[in-house]
Amino acid sequence: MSHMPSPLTLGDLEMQVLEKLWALGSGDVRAVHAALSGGRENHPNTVQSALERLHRKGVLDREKQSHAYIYSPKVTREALAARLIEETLQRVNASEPMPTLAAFVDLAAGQDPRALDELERLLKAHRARQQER
Amino acid sequence: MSHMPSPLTLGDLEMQVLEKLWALGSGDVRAVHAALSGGRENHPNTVQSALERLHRKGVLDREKQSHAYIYSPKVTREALAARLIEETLQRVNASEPMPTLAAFVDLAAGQDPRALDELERLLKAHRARQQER
DNA sequence: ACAAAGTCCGATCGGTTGTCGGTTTTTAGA
DNA sequence: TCTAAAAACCGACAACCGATCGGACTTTGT
Repeated sequence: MSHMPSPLTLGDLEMQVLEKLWALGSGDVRAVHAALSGGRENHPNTVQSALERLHRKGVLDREKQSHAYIYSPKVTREALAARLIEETLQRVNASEPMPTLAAFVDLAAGQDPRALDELERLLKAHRARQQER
Repeated sequence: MSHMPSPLTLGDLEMQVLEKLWALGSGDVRAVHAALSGGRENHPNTVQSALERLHRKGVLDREKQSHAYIYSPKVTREALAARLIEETLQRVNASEPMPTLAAFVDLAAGQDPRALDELERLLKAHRARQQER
């Protein structure tokens, strides 16, 4: 049996850093640390470690400019979420994802009834896009 | 801001144990260990630890019968998956979950085009159920 | 009552994330 | 150009969690 690609797991700080980079578009350690220090006081080096790990995990791109790396997200928020959801489904061995989606729809609808309408709208949009091809 | 309920994380062994309990319906350490030992050679105590952790995490029920605990799943596979997906969405801060769901639907549709039909069917079923109340 | 079997508790190991000290490189000013 | 300040990078360390198992305890059957 072959090994699964190791699941993408992100720590709390890593998520917050990614969050800031989604907001900024790109930035070096200094910029991210500054953006982060609104609600959190941590050492710049701590931020740098998170950036480097995110880069190793393939979530961030980086490019050396003069002496510093400029980091930028390699994935959108939605793409990351979709990937994580996919991994979750594989993890629980949901070979038929649809019953699970149905369960999720139940759950989502319980929190916000309009979610159903929204989802249906998206479904139709997707169909329309598919028709065009 | 109030604390989030700590996210439900399950290790590999824990997932395999839960898998077997979904298949068996219920069982004690011995039964689960026996079911597992098809593909894996574990110490029974290792299995017992996983069962106890799953119980602490609220995923398993247990009931003492004579001297041993009989464990049984407290959640269905679909319910667990839905909960994990919900936590994933919260984690990536998808304040608007729907674009994310759309991204996922795209992904699912890519693998199986009929998924869209199926999802739509489930949506209508959910609506009908909601009407009845 | 005793032996055998199996469960439960506690400790240990490995891996991952968050944290930061020390070194190296770059930049700016005299 | 030389020097000092500042910032980034590398490596080590601490805390936490899951997986693993040894030893004590409880129960069952003869």
